[in-house]
Amino acid sequence: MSEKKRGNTSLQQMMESFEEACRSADLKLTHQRLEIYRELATATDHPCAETLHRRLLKHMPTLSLDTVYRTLATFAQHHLVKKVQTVDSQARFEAEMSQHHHVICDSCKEIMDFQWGSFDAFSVPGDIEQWGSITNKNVTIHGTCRKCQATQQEVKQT
Amino acid sequence: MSEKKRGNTSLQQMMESFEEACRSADLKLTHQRLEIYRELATATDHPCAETLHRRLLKHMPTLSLDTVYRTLATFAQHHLVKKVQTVDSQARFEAEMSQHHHVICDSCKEIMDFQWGSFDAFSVPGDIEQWGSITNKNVTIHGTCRKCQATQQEVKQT
DNA sequence: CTAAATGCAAAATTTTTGCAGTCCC
DNA sequence: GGGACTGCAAAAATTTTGCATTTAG
Repeated sequence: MSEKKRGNTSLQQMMESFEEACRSADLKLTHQRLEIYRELATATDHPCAETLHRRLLKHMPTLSLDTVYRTLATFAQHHLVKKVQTVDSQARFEAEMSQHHHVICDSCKEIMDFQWGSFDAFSVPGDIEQWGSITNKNVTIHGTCRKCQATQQEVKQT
Repeated sequence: MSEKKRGNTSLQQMMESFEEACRSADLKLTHQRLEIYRELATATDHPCAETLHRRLLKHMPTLSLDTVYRTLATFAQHHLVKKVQTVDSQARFEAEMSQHHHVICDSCKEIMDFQWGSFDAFSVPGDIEQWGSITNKNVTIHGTCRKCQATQQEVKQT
């Protein structure tokens, strides 16, 4: 559990394909873009733009928040990162582009990835196939994580 | 197709159980609350707060936008309406509380409800059951609806 | 060298809040 | 009548934009 969890893909591999993708999309490989991408690829908590900015400021004191926003938007357009669907007002992001799903703790707002191959293999209802062309289907599970269950238990006992 | 699509539940039934729910939650049945709820219950397009406000202004010229926001937040807290997960910055809402899923057209942003009983009956992966307690699981399908496919086709031909 | 990207500041958008007056129960 | 709710206005929070300067290719 001490190692960074990144599926089968190492950070180095991600950086390499990121750089490759930027080159073929004619996106310049700036210091900011590399660092923003690296930070997001390293994160496992689906951070929002502000969180990323705060983290990056430690090593890049002049990085501006609007560059983070602009850069994430550019990345998302080019399918280098994904905006995560949430019910909260702040947008959150992830660098993991392979098919996966999310569990969200409604208490602490933590978002965790998970795989669900048997769902992925499932075909959608017939009327949906009529609707148009489908690019992806994803599951979001809502609930309360163990940690928060424990905390809420404590509160009750007070 | 000319009739309002509201599953098996008629608007009147929805209004009745809404009023009932407000009473038991000690929420006062104000004119604004009733109208906001009715407007949302009637809508099939998962409107955002501003859209609802714009529609309601026609018959309630003094209704303020902040009341719409406050009211929707209150309703959501009491599980009378649901905030819909989207990747866009504006929150969207629905009054339909029964288990269902969403197809979203990435082009026109239309959100459509659909049922998927066989998915609902599916049990989640084992590691997720370990994660905590689950309150619900929902599918979001992304793609392009027929209408937008047709439009994009036209554009190509120009 | 040149177009694209960045930082700064300012604006736009979306949502929330304080407070005085109004209305439901 | 009293506390909850609303409208107004103002603020907060989040995201976007214009422009001068810098940088990658």
